[in-house]
Amino acid sequence: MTAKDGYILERQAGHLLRRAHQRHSAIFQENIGDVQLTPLQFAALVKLRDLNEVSQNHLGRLTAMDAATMQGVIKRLASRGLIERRPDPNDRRRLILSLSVEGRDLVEALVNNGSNITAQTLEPLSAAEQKQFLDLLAKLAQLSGHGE
Amino acid sequence: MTAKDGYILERQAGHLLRRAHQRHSAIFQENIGDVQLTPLQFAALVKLRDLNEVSQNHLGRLTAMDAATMQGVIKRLASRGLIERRPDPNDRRRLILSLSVEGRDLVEALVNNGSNITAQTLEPLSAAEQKQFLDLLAKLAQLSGHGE
DNA sequence: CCTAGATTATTCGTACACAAACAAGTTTTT
DNA sequence: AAAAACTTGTTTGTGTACGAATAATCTAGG
Repeated sequence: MTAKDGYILERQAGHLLRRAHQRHSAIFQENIGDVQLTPLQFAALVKLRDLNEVSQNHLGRLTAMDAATMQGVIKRLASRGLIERRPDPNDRRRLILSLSVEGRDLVEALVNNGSNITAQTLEPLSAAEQKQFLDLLAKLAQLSGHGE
Repeated sequence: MTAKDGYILERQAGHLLRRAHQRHSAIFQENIGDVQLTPLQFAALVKLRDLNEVSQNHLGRLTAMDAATMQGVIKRLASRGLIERRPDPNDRRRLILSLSVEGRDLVEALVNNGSNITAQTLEPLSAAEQKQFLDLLAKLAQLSGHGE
């Protein structure tokens, strides 16, 4: 209608990404289980399960958290006894992280919830659309190149 | 390969949404201009330009920020003189927000940057893919129903 | 009219998110 | 081996994000 229509908030990729992410976070929180776990905490636990042992910074790169954020996430997980930390004998700057027994049990118990959360997040789309969307989203997040 | 492949972080919608949003935020920050403005601050300014006057909570709903978040965003914008706040004479709970002259000038000067940011965010996709993606994303964010 | 219920804005507490600066340790260069 | 450059983890500071609690106000039902 007017010149204002040149920039419409609701059509900007950033705004839509933010809202979609918001909706996902709400779904995550409702469905992850009784244990209070945030998406980032769960991501860290899952990656640790896959790799057994990694340094803190390395885990941060794998889960797309910067060093400062990772520090807080790990501190909270460790204080709950889900993660163990020990110094790397080969590099005294490094902290080697691994799951505790409780942490491992928790991840195994919760991966199904994780899959449900993804399914619920994508539920507004048909099966074909879901595949399309995830492909495009991966391109947009630029995860095509460096396998992370 | 192993049972671990049942849940792969990199294939979860939430993780991809988070990373895409991260990438967008970085693009935003680099391209919004010399003035330090965050995506939320810009969103609030743009909506205020479109509407002239709204209450704080209402603006929050339009930009998808909860009341507590909105409060902080508005406080920072007001302290920079970009927004004016006055009580609503018809409802003494409400704060009516509007752009100051500087705020209005700033928005007009920056909307082009906003469009560039969206373009750059979508740049990994072809034109057809961009349209597809935005349609699917809008569905996913569930903005189809209530025109927000 | 008047009380029960809703709405508005604020505050508090927890958890990302990331830039910047730092100390300690490691690697690379010369 | 000493200097320069980089990496790891921590801290600080600012800005989202949102649940929960609160005070002030408004609205609806009885």
